[in-house]
Order: sequence, then structure tokens, then C-alpha cells
Amino acid sequence: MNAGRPLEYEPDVALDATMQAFWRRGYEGTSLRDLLDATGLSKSSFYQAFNSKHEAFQRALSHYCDNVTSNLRSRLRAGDSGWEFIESVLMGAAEEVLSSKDPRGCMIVNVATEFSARDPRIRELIGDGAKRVTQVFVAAVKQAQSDGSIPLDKDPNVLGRYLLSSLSGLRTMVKAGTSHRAMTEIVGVIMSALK
Amino acid sequence: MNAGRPLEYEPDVALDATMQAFWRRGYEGTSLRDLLDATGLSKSSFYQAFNSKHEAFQRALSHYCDNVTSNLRSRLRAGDSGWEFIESVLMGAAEEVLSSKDPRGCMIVNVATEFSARDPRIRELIGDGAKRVTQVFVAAVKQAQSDGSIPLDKDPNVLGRYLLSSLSGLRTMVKAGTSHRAMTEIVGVIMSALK
DNA sequence: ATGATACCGGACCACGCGGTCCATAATAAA
DNA sequence: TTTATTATGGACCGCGTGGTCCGGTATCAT
Repeated sequence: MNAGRPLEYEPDVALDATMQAFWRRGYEGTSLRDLLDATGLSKSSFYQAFNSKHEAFQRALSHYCDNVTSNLRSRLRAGDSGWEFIESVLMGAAEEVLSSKDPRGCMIVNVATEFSARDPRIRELIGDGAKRVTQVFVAAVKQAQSDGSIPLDKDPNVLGRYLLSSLSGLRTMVKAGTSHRAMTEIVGVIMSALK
Repeated sequence: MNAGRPLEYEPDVALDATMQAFWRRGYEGTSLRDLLDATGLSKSSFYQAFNSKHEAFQRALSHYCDNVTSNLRSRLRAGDSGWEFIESVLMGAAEEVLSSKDPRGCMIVNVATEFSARDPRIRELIGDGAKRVTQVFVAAVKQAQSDGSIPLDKDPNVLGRYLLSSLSGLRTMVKAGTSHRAMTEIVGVIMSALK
């Protein structure tokens, strides 16, 4: 079994490169040419790996969601305080101003604004991704409540969604050219709503 | 003077239609065909009115900024309380969930995420638009401070930018398929940071 | 009426797009 | 070594794109 010529590329690497490309440029903005350059695959190999641009996009998007959520989860587990976790995530968005002159933002946010509701399959992925990120925030809020940094009378689910919304807003502000100073001030106000 | 055949279309109407089209679909997503259909212009007339797709887009974007800010300003002037103005603007974004199944969101936000920093001219327009909307929020905060609904020790500029960020976030949440209930809860938390 | 002016419809263009196909190369099993 | 199986590169395709151009026409000033 398992006959035939073996693959000359790493499927996961290719998927990751695809994700990077779509993340930067969006769906329409990324041409097949871009994808082939990013992955280093030939056209045939690309179409053999992913069946179409659209399917590649879907897989890239799920891959992104997996990455983000698992990354957030491990950061939450590693850090000691829920409060500090939340603050550091929000500040991370603020830092994007400094690190890069062409900020990619959050791929989920980008895709949500590009597609809005047009494509039902994409909409589904977006909703799912949003839910998963929210869950992490909810867990962080609960953790912060258990150590007393957020009052117990707050609804963690509401705050979790509020944080997701706030993070999306920050990501947009970055792209609008907001200064780092202004970003941190905004983060301060956002955090103040948790108290 | 003023010889020759007169225009068979209303330039402002054409500009507005162009704006609508770009607002819905973004830059890449709107084809020339779409623009001609939306405006009712012939290709020649379109290129005579706007010199290129790109220039049409820029004019549409400024037109949008003008509309939004003047609309917000008049609402602020008309209403009695700065606090209620802010709340109604945020709730307006929440209502979008109900009114339309394919929410267009805020064109400035959309453009910001589509282009990020790539095109410097667009970036400029985005930054300018953001600043103008922020100014309205700042004015609203000051008004709310003068009638006592927001404490005087808060920095109105910071809160203004915070509100813009929050509004952007809400707009994104709409596209992610958030329920109306959840949206209003988020608005509640956002407002609570002003107190 | 006439010439100048400016709009209009649509033919036309080069190009890049996503996608298909096939001849060739490389490997595993026999 | 042969045969079956799979990957690869690139030629090829139809189409829609943004953009140009021109012949025809409507309206102005004279």
C-alpha cells in the first residue's frame, strides 16, 4: 500500500502559508498566484491539496481559529491572573501599532467584514470562531472573579462578549492609524468597565 | 458660455449611488459593471464623471464621511442629552442585527480592514474620517459632562476614542452574527465605563 | 441654420483571474 | 524490471476585469 510518488511538500506548512496569505490580503485580495508563491506549490499540487481557492480559504480560516484559541488558552493557563491575561490580550492589539506598519489585524474580524453574511459556510465558520474566542474570555473572567479582581455580580458571559467586541474594535483602530498612546488609553477605559 | 449638451444625470445622485455600491461590497468586491448598474451611467459617462474606479472610490469614501459626521452632528444637536445620544448611536449599531440580514456595517471600518495601510491616500481618508467621528463623540461626552451624566474627571478625548473603538467593535459583532440580546448587553457594559 | 461643444452607447482591448488537463517524472509494490 | 500509482510543471482555456476610443447625437451660442 501507500504506493506512488511521495509528496514533495509538507501539507501543514502549505496550509499555514495559505493562512498567512489570506490573513494579509483577504479572500478577493489574494490571487491564486499569491497562494502559489506563498506555499511554493505548483498549480496542480495546490489543487490536489485544496480543491479550490474557496475550500483552501475555509481550511485556512479554521486553521487560524484553531491557532488563536489554542494560543489564547495556553496563555490563560500559563499566567496567574485572569485580569492580567485580559489586559495583556488587549494590550497585544495595541502593540500591533508598533510592531508592524501594515497590521494584519485579526483574520476572523477581517473575514467577517469582507464577507458579512454573503456566504453561509463562511458565516458559520466566523460564528464558530467568535464563539470559541468568547469562551476563552469567559473563562478568563471567571478566573478573575475567583481571585477577586472582577466583582462576582457581573455576568461572565456578557463580559466575555464585551471583551470580544472591544478587541475587535481595537483591531480596527489599529488599522485606522491610532497612536500607541491612544490605544493604551482606550484599553484602560475598556478594563475599567470590568470593575 | 456653458455650451454643449447638458448632463443627463445628477452628479450628486451618481456619487451617492457609487457610495452605496462600494459600501456594500468594498473596493475589490465592486466591479465596474456593479457601479454602472448602481448609477445608471454609461461607461463613458462614468469615466467622465470619475476618472477611474480608484478615484470614484475615494470620492465615495469622503462622501460617506461627510454624510455620517453631519448626520451624527445634527442628531447630537437635536437630542437633549449627550448621554442619550451616545447610547442611541451604540444601540443603532445593535439594531442593525434586526433590520438587515446582510449588514453593511460602517464603510470606514470596512475600508480600514480591507486596505489596512496599503494605499496611503486611502489611509489618509480613513484617519481623517475616524478623527471627525471621534470629534462628534468628544463633543457628546463634553455635553454629557456638562449635564452631569458623565463625571468631570474623565478625559473627553480618551472617552471619545474609546467610543469610536467600541462602535467599531459592535459593527464587527453584527457581522459575526451576534444576537440582538447580546448586542444590547454589550452596549450596557460599554456605557458603564463612562460612569 | 450652423458650427462648436460635450454627452452617450457600445465596440474593442490587453490582461489577470480561477480552473482544467496532460505529458512527464518519481516512487512503491509485484 | 515491470507495472501501477501518484506528484509535478506548465500549456491551455473561457471569462470578467478596468480602461480606451470613436461615431453618432443632443444642445448650446451665434
